[in-house]
Amino acid sequence: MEITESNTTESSILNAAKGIFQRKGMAAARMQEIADEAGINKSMLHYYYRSKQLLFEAVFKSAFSTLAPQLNEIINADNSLFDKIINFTQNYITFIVKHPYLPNFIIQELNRNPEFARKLFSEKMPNIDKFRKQIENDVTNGLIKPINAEQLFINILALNVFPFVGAPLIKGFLNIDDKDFLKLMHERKIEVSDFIINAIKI
Amino acid sequence: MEITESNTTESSILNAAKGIFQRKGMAAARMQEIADEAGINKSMLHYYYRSKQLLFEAVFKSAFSTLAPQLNEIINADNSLFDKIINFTQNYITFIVKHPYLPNFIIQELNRNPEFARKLFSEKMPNIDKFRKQIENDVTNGLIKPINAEQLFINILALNVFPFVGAPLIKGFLNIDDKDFLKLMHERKIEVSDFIINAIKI
DNA sequence: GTCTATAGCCAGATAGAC
DNA sequence: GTCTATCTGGCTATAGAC
Repeated sequence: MEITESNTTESSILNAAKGIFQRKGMAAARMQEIADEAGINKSMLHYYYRSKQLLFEAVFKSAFSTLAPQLNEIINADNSLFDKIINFTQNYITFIVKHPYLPNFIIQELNRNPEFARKLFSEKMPNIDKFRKQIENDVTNGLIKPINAEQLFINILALNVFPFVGAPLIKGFLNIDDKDFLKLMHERKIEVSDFIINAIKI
Repeated sequence: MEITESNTTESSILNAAKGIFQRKGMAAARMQEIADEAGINKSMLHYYYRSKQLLFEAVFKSAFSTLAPQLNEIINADNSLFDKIINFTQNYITFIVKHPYLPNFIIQELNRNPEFARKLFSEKMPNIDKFRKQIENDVTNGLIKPINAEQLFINILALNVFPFVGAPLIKGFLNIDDKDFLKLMHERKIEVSDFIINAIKI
């Protein structure tokens, strides 16, 4: 009978850990703070997860396995290039507005630990051959201007992911508050795909 | 006679601190590691900078005052919009290739400490009115498609800054090594401005 | 499973000799 | 100014009662 929502304590620890680790990063996070947020005792963290490192890894894996499949859609989905761009932009921004710390957390920890990054990807290696072929076909058929598949992939990622990672910088330079920022992000659900399609269509 | 390159120790500390703080961030950086990198004793760090916090602030201010004026070029330079985009892309990428940790460091620390971010910008508030007017004129004169100035600014920033911040993610997804990555970045000095101009020109 | 108490370690900071 | 030695506090982790 352990198939239900089961362990309330364990899952509330994981949720609290997600919040703290994602906002502060591994090094700055404090076990005490996670315990407080979960509303339980600090030693419970060790009881369920043994060490800070293991708790962190649980949080990171959960975050990465949420984000990676979404990015994979760009290179592996079966629809047309323009549909792909429109769908990804719409879905991704909608999702990240609800989890604003996620991309920055992943990027930060990958930057901090590059070998870890390599190991992660070597397990389940993405393959952009399909995407590259799609681009080449569309170029040949006169649907889009000549463009390198890698560069287009980077551009799609950049336009969608950066605003959330660089939010404080953007808010500072544009001198806007959280509310205005969120409004801009909602507009981007269509602005970004329009921008990309305009850049490449003939 | 203290106007020369002066204090060798103080400047070698600052240089070492830049390297460590920018790669590891405030929380994960160790004073001992900075001392080792500078080739001096740990207590010298305190002699010159009093505390880790103050040393960090010296590093951060130096980094921010290097990056901010470059971004300001987008909204304050006097040239035409297309020249602005071409120049910024060329200059910024050339610069960051030589200082790859800089943008991630700044973004990371601003994310960790949002009040700090607000204070920084309130001192010398950027103003995008000039840039907004330029966009509106170009739209009216039929040079570019209608676009919101804030969104265009975000897009320029995203396409130029993101690849360096998200480098490990990109290397992982494209399955490329550092050499190939660098090659892509060099290509972006013209790829990115082409992309942006194609997206907005009529 | 959950708590209190505490061990053990590590890093920032200081004292003081030279 | 630069070093060695040491203090101090804070944080991870564990022992052990309940």
